[in-house]
Amino acid sequence: MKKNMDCSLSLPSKSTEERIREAAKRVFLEKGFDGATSRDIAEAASINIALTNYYFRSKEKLFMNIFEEMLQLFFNGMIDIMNHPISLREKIAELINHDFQLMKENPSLSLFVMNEIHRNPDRMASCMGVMKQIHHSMFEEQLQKEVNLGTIREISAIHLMPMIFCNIQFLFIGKAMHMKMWQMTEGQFDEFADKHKNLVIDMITNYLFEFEKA
Amino acid sequence: MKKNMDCSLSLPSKSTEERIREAAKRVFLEKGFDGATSRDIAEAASINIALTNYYFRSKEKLFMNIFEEMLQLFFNGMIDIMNHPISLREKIAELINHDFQLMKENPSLSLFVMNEIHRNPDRMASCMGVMKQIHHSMFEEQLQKEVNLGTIREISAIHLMPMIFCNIQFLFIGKAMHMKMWQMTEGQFDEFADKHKNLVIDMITNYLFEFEKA
DNA sequence: AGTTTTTTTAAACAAATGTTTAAAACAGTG
DNA sequence: CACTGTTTTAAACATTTGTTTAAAAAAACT
Repeated sequence: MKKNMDCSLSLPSKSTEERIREAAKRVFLEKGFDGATSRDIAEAASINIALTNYYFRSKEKLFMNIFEEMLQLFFNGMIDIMNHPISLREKIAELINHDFQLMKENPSLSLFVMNEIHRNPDRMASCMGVMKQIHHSMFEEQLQKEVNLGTIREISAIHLMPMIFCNIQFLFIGKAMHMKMWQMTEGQFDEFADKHKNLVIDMITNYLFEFEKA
Repeated sequence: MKKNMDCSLSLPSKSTEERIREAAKRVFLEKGFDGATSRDIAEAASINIALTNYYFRSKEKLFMNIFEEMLQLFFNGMIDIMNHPISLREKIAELINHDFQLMKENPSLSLFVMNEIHRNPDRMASCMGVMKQIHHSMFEEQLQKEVNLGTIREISAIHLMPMIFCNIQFLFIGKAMHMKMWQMTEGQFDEFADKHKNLVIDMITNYLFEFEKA
């Protein structure tokens, strides 16, 4: 196999392998593993059908390649923030802001991840390492410390984390539904989501830090 | 077409049509439209392949039949509660409790609905009437009234409703992920979800009714 | 009984899908 | 240039998929 070493001047003209990956990413995210066909991907990448298997051996292998990248994208950012040496209050706001940005840039990421894990939980096996990092992040102890100090309500990470992530992700998981339901345009949805994000930060921090209110 | 009028004595022996519907419901909810095959459904219903089309003409028609029922199940209960003549505080708790019960009995309902709407938003067209009911329920005016009275924070229904529903539904949308992530058994998940439900009721009402705290 | 209508069955159909083949086009090296 | 390995192509392959057919079985009716 020869890689495109020529990263010199002129138009970069991405390698075929990368073209396939990018097309596959788009198609899988939009249609899911079951809904996406090899020909969909080939067409989206403007390449011959046989090339998907030439480079990735099978649809399943190509999918796993994309899926693992998506799981990284889904978890890595939040893990980084959880390990930042900042206050809990800042951290929660940061986590929600990051989640919002991630969803804004990848509106179907959450639905895609949830769906594929639901359909085939074993596929997550290769990424169990990433999930373990959540357990062993600074977040759990930081939270426990604040609880012990009495600065926040008594709550465990297993309950706080879904609270932090559900609000933004649910908006995008149900984006099509919300837009139909409230008859929003794309622009109106963005505006709505942005406002919602701030409300959610407000709600969670207010709930958590109940004792140190104005 | 002859219906099974014999609802007299002896074993009821559901009509073939109903057997197909029940099997299709199970299979579609678990695998989605794209992932479910006609043969999957026929096998789950223990009937001949040709019968699915004999009774429902096509996979698409059978799916829409099920999908519409699922949309009703998804929305009707919440609409009923939104129209109950009870206090806002009670109503929010009722909505969350109902959502929890619904998700407990149909763990993959929310993911299924979100997914199919995302893949094909037009399919929701037949159920736009149901959605309009949400707009015209007592909920929006009741909320606005409380805001005007100053008993609750200023917030609109379009923001409060996702807050109410996201927490429980996200738990079940990501049930497989949560269970893997925190290494929970089915029983532990139920316990976790139940506790979470109460936390969420607490958080939302505390946030909303900030002025009438102890 | 016989006749007609409804339901069920096995088999087949055409189209779509993941994958492979074998040859052509390309690129690099001597 | 010829030679070698790599990449791309069109065509084909075997399965699977949704759907239909035509006959058999069951039920309903007279």
